[in-house]
Amino acid sequence: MSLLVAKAKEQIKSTILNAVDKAMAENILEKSELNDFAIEVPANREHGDYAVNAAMVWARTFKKAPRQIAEIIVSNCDFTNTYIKSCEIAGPGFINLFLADSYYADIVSDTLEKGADYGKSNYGNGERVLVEFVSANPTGPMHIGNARGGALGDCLAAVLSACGYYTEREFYINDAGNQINKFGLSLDLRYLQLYKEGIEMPEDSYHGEDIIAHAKAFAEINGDSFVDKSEADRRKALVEFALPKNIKGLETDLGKYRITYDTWFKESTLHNNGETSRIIELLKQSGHTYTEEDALWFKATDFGCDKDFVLVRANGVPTYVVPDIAYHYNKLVTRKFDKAIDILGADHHGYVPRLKAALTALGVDASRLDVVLMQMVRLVRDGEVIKASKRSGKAITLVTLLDEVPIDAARFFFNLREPNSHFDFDLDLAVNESNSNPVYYVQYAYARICSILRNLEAEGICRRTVGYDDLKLLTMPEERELILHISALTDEIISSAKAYDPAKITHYVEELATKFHKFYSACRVKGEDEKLMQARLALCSATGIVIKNVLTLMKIDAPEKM
RNA sequence: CCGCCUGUGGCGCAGCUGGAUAACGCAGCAGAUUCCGAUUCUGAAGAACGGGGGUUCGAAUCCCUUCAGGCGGGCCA
Repeated sequence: MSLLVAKAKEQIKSTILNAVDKAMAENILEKSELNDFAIEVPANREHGDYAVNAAMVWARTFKKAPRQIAEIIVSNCDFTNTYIKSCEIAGPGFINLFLADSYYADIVSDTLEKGADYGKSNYGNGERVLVEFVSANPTGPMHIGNARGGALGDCLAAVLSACGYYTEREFYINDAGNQINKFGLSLDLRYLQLYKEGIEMPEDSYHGEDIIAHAKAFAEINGDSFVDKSEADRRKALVEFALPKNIKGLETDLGKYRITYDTWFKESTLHNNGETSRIIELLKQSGHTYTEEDALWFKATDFGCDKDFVLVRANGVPTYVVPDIAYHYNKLVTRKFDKAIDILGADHHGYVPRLKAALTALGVDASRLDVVLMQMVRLVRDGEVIKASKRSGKAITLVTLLDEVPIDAARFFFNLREPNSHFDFDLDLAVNESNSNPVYYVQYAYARICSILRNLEAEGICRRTVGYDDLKLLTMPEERELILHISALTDEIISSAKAYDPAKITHYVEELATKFHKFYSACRVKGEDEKLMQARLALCSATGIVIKNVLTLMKIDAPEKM
């Protein structure tokens, strides 16, 4: 937590508690066990910098009217050596507190001092977290949902790092199982089509252009030499040819999106080193499996699920859940991450309880797995939803999106809403380089700050140093609003991390830009009294630091000119 | 049928560990720049928070119910 905010709140809390203790000691109030109360920032700034609801919370305890209790508390308060300047009782019994000028001055000087580190904290205490996101099928191009997952997962990982978690990013490559078989089949047929007539693509094969391109590229190298080989050999060769290209492509495309992973984890490694079969054995040993109609079932109903599910099919092939269980076991047990976070499409929500049930059966605390479910994205152009058909292979891909929309805008837009809300991505707005685009609004505020500092520095006016006492001159409402917002950054990042919701810091930085613009139009910098001018310049610098820190966290450019 | 998610002014949304006149953007109306970047700011208008019930001194926030929409409930992934 931000030291200064925490310090102020701590002072408020102990001041109130001391006052009520004193009143109880003097028998003005009956001696009682006290519930916790809240210290919050009032929506309306006329209600002070912080408001305390203690008198209302304790109304029942003391069997007195809230305002009466508030009177007693206030008359016993001692503000000596605290940031608290004054207080008043208001409304139904709130105690509103006003903080001293030194509090505001401390915030500004603290921000300037910490610079690029301002906003960081050690809330996570080094806990090891693995964030897995995108994990798109390597059998084809990434779609628009992957674009959201990418921006979300990457920013979430950054937010976690910023508040003291040890974080790694991971991409899980489904390079085994059914979809790879389907991939092989599709490549095979496209390859054979080059040399034979009358070969149809079945309904459930991949119809995309990329498959045709792979087949052609393969044919350019190998000619028809594979036509007469066995189907199995041909498919194997085709997959071994195309899959690495696809994986490389995923890496390149995500790289353009400014996403880099610590690990690209291949599903096949779980099969090759026997982890999947070991998981099946462990699950059998747990006593929560049974055989029915030649299939091996997991008794998920033992763990509160409404249905059991199949682990190994009657034909002896494990279902997709087995490698998934093995994979998560690997994350939490083998690699000893304290926490695994998966970013998944909401269509996977039904599967989460099953996975957790299996982990529980394996003796793993399932609460160490957190799944962030993300609702689908629709693309909107000219107010119309763009329908993407998977069948024709014409779904809007991440690459086409990024061709059209600046990376900054894409990353910002996908973090504009909480993950679990349906989201329409407005292509026109994202491309719009004007006031209506929130990314530009924030970037403009930063560029404006840089411009002021740059110009006034050139004129020899801005010296980038300010006396501490001068900072106490920042008393205009717009200045105070801005400073208080700056003070909230650290907590905002923590709260974003707790909620697994990077959209909170997107909103934060938008609001910061607003408050800066308001300050800017209400308060002149240039031409003011020397001390005040330096103080305001310092406030500009501090604001710039915060905007830059947030944008950097989101891997969005903070332009000094635009 | 069951489960998860969503429902706030014309549109898009914030608030949702309960608190004082429900915040903001867009569209729209009226204004502001001799001076630090107008991609900005100010003002007016516009919603009792899907409906109903409950808990509470106090509910957009918690509980129940109901309606509407999205997604799930495969020996598909």
